[in-house]
Amino acid sequence: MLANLPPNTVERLSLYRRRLLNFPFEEKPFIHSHQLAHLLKINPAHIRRDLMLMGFSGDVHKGYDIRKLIKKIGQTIDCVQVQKVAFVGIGDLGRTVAEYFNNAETRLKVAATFRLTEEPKVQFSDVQCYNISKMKSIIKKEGIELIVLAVPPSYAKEISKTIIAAGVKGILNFTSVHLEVPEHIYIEEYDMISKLEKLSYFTNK
Amino acid sequence: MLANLPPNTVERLSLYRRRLLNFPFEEKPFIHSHQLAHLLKINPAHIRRDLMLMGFSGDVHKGYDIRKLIKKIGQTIDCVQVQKVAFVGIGDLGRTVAEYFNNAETRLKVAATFRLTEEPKVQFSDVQCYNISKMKSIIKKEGIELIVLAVPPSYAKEISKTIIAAGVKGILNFTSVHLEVPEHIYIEEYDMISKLEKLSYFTNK
DNA sequence: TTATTGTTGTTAAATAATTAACAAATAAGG
DNA sequence: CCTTATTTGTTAATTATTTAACAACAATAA
Repeated sequence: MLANLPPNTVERLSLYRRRLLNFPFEEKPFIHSHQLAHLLKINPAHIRRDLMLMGFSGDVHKGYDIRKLIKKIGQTIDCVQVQKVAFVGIGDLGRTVAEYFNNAETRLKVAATFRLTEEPKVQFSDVQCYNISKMKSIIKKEGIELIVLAVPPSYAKEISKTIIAAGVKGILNFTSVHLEVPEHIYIEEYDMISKLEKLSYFTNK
Repeated sequence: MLANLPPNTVERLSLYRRRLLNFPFEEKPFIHSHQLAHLLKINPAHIRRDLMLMGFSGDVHKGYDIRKLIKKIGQTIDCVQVQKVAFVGIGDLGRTVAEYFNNAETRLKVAATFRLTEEPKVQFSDVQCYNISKMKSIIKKEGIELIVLAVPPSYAKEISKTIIAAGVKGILNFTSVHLEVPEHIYIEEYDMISKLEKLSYFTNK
């Protein structure tokens, strides 16, 4: 857990790791900055710089040792303890995310999903789905620290209060509602409406 | 449709409009930069600067005429023709977005959703849900130009090919797969896994 | 042995985004 | 009529992010 990396670097490190886990490093244990850059469609300088910020070094000729790099990224961006995530109202979209976290050797685990509708059902293997009324107690019981919130706007404020009261540390907010959160809670906004309008703007120029 | 606005400005203009449509401008027809800034939790200078870039002026004392501002944002970021969006595999999360676009006086409309699973069902009022096998023909028939793609990773590549072949202009990509798209197609990436790992990193510092 | 080649690590330059600063303008209150 | 208080519009300063540039190095081939 290295401190003070730029937000964008942290996001990219996560991308590097994911791409590399999917790379046949048994056969090809090394990769060059420009190769990885090509896979991710970014600038090679980006990669070299990001890895430098982590204090990771490669071989001038062989490139980067993929296995070591994956490990280093883990040491840099993963927290020490396992950190639990819950999806609130996100439906099936969370499935892929859950599969990745719960299988890969990352420290994030999807511990629960919550639904607004009455009948709770088991959504996918391992991950229990609960009715939203149970949310507060489950968050506390399981020690869930991160929430992906994707409920309809009219519910967002009320539900976010419960989430905050339950003591989470961070929220990834998909609702278009601006939430009132205390200083110590980290919130990352994602607004699909504004992203789509942006997309529309730039496809029409 | 004003050209050459910075991407972040376009995204914020969309946010301003949405927030203002929700503001009681019948009673209070004017708003100051710092008031809107407070509602959105951003810096007032941001707002003044963004509106300046649009060429929009307010009254030194009364502030900005909300009705005119909403209209101006529309003239600036909306395309002339109605542009149609489709959700592919996104489940319920699209509902809110669809409701907003199809009710508000924006030029974006959600025209269809596609599901991987067999039985197609009508997801929400107006918006027809189809099986994915019909995708190509519906995209063409309806003239859909924008796609929100949120299928499991193993399907992403194949489906994206079909989407591109059907002639769309832009893709909002929720899958964690990097898609090969030709130059002329605008792609906006959204990767929940990297966002969550970022959230985890910054809640642990 | 000695050039040639290609890649890293790192600093510097360029670009983009955010925030600060303040002149100009004008309502309101004495 | 003058002063005070605000807020806009705009430019400048700051900060963040991306990209370029290149020295240092070592493998390879001449």
